[in-house]
Amino acid sequence: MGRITEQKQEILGAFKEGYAPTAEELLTKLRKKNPDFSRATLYRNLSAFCEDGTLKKISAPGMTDRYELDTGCCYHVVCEICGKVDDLPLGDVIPDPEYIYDYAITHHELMFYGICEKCQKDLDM
Amino acid sequence: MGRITEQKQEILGAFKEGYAPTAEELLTKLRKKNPDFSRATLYRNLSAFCEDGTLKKISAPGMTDRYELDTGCCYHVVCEICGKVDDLPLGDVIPDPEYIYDYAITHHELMFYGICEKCQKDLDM
DNA sequence: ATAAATGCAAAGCCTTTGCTAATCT
DNA sequence: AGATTAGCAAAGGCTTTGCATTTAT
Repeated sequence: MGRITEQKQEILGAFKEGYAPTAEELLTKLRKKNPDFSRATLYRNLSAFCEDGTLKKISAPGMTDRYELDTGCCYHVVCEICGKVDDLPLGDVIPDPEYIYDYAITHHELMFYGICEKCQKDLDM
Repeated sequence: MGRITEQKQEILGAFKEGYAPTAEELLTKLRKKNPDFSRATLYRNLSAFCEDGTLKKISAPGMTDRYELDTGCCYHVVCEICGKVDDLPLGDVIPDPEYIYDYAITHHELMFYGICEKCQKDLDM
């Protein structure tokens, strides 16, 4: 995936601890070491890492997007107040739970991603 | 939920046909009848309708938020190219499908929403 | 050497907010 | 009349882009 730069290494390094951060949270962290760390560089690399499968972007209504190392896990719990996100191993996925870990669960959403018929046709042309 | 205005009725009316639209798609449609329909009014009412459970906001990485009448359904298929969204009745939910309706499925995500332990404690104070 | 990545600042997209005028009860 | 809602325009949050400079290979 292109050249290995100090910035890329620092970005990935910032994921080793802690919860799925927002871009701004990452930037704050990265600028403690390197005050000139560019916001553009961060966003460009986050996008690239998401494209190559290193990171995964997590979106939910009303919250800023968050990023996590892509472990392949597609089950998550998110706090609607602070935005904290935890991965959820398959074995922990039960329908209509009241609690997961320490989260008081309010609702859930299952989303399938794909390509609709019309867009499939458009791609073939 | 407050007064019934023409604008609110027009907004809900715009949902009777078609797929979960973005705010901008709705505005275009609403302005065909009423060219002065205000963007602010649209957004304020969309938020209010989401709060009172009339509408549901759908978010996914890389796409503008979309809105649909809240049928209580929490399973969806979304086209990663054009953003088209379909509800998915419970009976149609199968693990790792190749196709759903006419969508070629690429992946899926299950998200539980709740309140984490720390935020629960903060609320109690 | 040269292609790629960075930093900076400006632009962009989507959404919210402040304020005045209009509207419902 | 009084409170709510609409419209307008400006501001805001988050992300992307253009361009000159630096850096990895």
